[in-house]
Amino acid sequence: MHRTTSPLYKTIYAVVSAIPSGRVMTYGQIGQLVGCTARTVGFAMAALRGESCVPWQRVINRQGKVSPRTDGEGNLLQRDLLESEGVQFDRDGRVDLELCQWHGEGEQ
DNA sequence: TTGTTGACTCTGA
DNA sequence: CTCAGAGCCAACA
Repeated sequence: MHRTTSPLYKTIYAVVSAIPSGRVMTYGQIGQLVGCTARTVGFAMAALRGESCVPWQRVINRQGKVSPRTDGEGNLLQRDLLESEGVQFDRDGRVDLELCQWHGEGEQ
């Protein structure tokens, strides 16, 4: 945590940390919650670099697929972590948003 | 202060 | 349904 101390970043991390196990959220959804665009959310996730306790693996794109990180193997690790949490992946590595997307604390 | 870059999303074909 | 191009916001140099 060094460049992730911005108030907006902190808000994004708080929302991501609120995602329960076995559920996922999209960049656009989080962006709407914090008041910014999906690009900013993705930027905040990139700033984590695995140095934080934020469950970044539960954040995926609108297509229900993991984004191809600059690291390369990060998306594979993300899929493995989500499968461990009970998230079902499609043959193409896609997640059923209708089944796993989290709508809020009152949804489960 | 301006320009570039990035884990995205939308619209059109 | 999939593929491709343009737009948007925030951080960094």
